[in-house]
Amino acid sequence: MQRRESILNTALTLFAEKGFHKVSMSEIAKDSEFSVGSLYNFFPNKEALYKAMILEKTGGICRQLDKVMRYDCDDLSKICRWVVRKVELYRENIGIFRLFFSETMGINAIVRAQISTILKEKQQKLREDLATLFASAMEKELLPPMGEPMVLATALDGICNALLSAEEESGFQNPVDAHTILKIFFANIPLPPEIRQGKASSSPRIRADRTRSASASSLTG
Amino acid sequence: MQRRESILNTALTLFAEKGFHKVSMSEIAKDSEFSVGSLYNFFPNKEALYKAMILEKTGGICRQLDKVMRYDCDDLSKICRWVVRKVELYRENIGIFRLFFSETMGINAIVRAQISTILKEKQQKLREDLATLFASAMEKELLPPMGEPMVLATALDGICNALLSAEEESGFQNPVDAHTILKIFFANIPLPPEIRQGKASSSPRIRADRTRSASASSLTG
Amino acid sequence: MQRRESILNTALTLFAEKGFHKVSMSEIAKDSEFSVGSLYNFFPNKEALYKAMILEKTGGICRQLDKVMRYDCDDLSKICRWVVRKVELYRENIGIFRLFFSETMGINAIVRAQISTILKEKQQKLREDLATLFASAMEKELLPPMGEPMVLATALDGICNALLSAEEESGFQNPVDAHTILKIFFANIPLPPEIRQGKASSSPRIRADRTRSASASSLTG
Amino acid sequence: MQRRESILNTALTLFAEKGFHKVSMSEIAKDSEFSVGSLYNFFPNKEALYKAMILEKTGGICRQLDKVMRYDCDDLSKICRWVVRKVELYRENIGIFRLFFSETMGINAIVRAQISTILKEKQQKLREDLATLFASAMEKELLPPMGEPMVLATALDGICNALLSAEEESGFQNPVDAHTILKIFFANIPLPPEIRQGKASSSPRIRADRTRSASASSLTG
DNA sequence: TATGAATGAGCGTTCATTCAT
DNA sequence: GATGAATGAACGCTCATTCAT
Repeated sequence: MQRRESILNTALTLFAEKGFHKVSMSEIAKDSEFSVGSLYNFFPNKEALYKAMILEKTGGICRQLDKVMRYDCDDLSKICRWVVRKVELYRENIGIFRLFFSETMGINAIVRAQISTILKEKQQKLREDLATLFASAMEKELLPPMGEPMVLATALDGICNALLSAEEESGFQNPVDAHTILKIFFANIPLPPEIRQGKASSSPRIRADRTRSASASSLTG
Repeated sequence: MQRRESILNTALTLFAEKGFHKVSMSEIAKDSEFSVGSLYNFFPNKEALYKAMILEKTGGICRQLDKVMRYDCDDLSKICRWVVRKVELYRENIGIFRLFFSETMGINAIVRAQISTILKEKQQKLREDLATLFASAMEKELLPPMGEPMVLATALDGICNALLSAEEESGFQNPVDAHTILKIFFANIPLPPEIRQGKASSSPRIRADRTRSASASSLTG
Repeated sequence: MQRRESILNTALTLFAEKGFHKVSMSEIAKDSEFSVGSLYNFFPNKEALYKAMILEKTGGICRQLDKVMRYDCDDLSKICRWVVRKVELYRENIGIFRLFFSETMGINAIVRAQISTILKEKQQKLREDLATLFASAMEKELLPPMGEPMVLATALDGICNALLSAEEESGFQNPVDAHTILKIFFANIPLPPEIRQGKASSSPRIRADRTRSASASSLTG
Repeated sequence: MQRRESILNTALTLFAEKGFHKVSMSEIAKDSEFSVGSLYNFFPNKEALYKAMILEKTGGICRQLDKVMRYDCDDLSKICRWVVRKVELYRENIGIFRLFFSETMGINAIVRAQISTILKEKQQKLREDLATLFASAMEKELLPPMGEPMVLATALDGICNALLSAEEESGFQNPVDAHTILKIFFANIPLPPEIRQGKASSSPRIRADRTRSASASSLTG
């Protein structure tokens, strides 16, 4: 339903701007051009609306990141592309990322709905996938033995989040990009050439890809 | 005043558990075994109470981390000790760290109060200090040129935060320790021996120390 | 809106009985058979409700008294009719008069609201209009030179207020009427015949009237 | 007890400035340089304090006005001196007069204490005394038959109150004095010479007085 | 006796939720 | 369905009153 989607978009904007408790249902109603009553036809209560919004919006992002796992390239490249994609997604979805951070890193803002738990599980799954890439890359000796895969995945994701969310306040000389992140994380480990040259985009550019299907490279959804 | 301190501790527990808006003054009063009125003898309003609590608690932590800057050792060692100390402080202050995260990473939970801004400035200052260590260490060639110092500081701090806050859910094989973090961050860059050997503590090694023994580093915390 | 009017009437009764600070919003809600929330749909806060009530109620009274100024009769008659009308209005609006007195004669019951100031200005205007009648009547020699017009107006209004508000407790032999007031105020100054004969009503005697009859003055009040 | 008197004076100042509900016990305590507890040693509660203050202060004023009744002069002179004295007392006690007005003319600001009733009785008594002067003066033909004595007394008192309390806002050309009031009230009735010449003071200046006793003329208490 | 910190009932106000239209 | 006025529980906060010291 488009109506539902429209409400969730309005809600995202407002919640990201002010936080759950400082946004009233009538405010969401007004901004989404529905009546208060209509909101309650779509969602049984305010927390359900918030939950639906945050789960659906983060769901989209997770699915995007998940696609990287199925790229047709080696595991180290996938790790790099994962970072590239994460940076892209952050830039396109700052609002939802801020909500995501406040739910996964901070306190449970909303007691009755266990949103934080669900979001932490999503994050956990994302990182587990990334960890399997690390495990596999180390096994295939694309990477030296760097440590426990889940720890590596968490650390890499943590660098991304820290650099991206600090960007605004910290006065970095250049905007944060995937290359910067990967150079720091992998120190003097040689990266795949397309990453090293700073030409990285999140979409795979592998010969086979082109011949196989055009749809596999369209990831902007 | 001990009464005041007692209120702040109760408030910390409650706020860390539920967040600002889900804790009522009468709840704080009940848990701290004061009356509502007494709370208002110590703090002019709820936000002031929250602000006092979060600023005093984070102030203590910042001061602890700040001490590392004045240790009598080389800059790379200071960076390592900084991480060691941060891990220790996190373990001793999980509640306040969670509040800190929700204020610095998420949306402003409290619109009127400038708490988030103040906390972001604190974090910024902490990271700037760490960045000066990176700058100095790279200049003295204790570290190879790794990138922009503030970016490095943010990344290292981000790894700490990510690993520490994920620890609970992520099922790491071992608890997160400074050594793990540093090994990941510095990859195959050689670290100071006491760090490399996993004997690291956050305590300073002062000059007199050298004459005594390297291993008997006084652990004054 | 009738609902609004109904709230204001309830509020008038309660405020006139107990004063601003001794009436709670929930009391007004209960007596007016609305919920507390509904009160806040009509008025942004308690003071706004009080202000709306007192300004609208006194506004009606002032407008009534103001009409006398435009009657088609000589200035001395207007002064007399003004008193007649004031007595009538007092009897119909004792509650609002009591609130009016407590705001204009006493201390400001409500510090934040500028209600007292507004009411004092209303009273001032009313008396200034009456003063112009005195000035004009003395100039036209309908009245001997009795003194400063504004002083006379204030004195006459003061007699009205004192006699009317004391009536209940003072055990006067007869209820206070305009004739009594005017006889005292104007002592042995001859008054217009319809006043002197105690047939006075507040209604204007318009030109057409004269051709019909002096006694059959149309009582449109 | 001087302590008690000091508290009442502070209370008068504060209550006259802000009204009963906007003055807190701790404010009275601070301004009177007592502790809150001490206030409760003198008065069982806030209303009792207010009641004691207003009754004692108005009591003093009433006693002053009452003395005029026993002056050694004719009844018309007494009426005139009464007005003279009232004007003097108003000027010396504006604060208490404002409270007096708000209690006698307006709504009962304080529900539990029946202060208004008591004050109205005081006012009633004052006016009854004045009424006896009118009755007597008319009987002795010092005054023409002007009307019911209590009505006359109320009217004269009402003129005093209205002119005095309006003085501040109304921009009269001259400050209100007894002579102005009496000239208005008695219109072209001849007044005693010392009043007519504007030399009036509240103290009696009658030959017999001087010879009888000095104390009868000292009314400044 | 004097103190003033502590108390907690009660207020003004908000806003998620309902339901008559 | 769609609406938005109406509801009332629950909050932050005040301050008259108490009582341990």
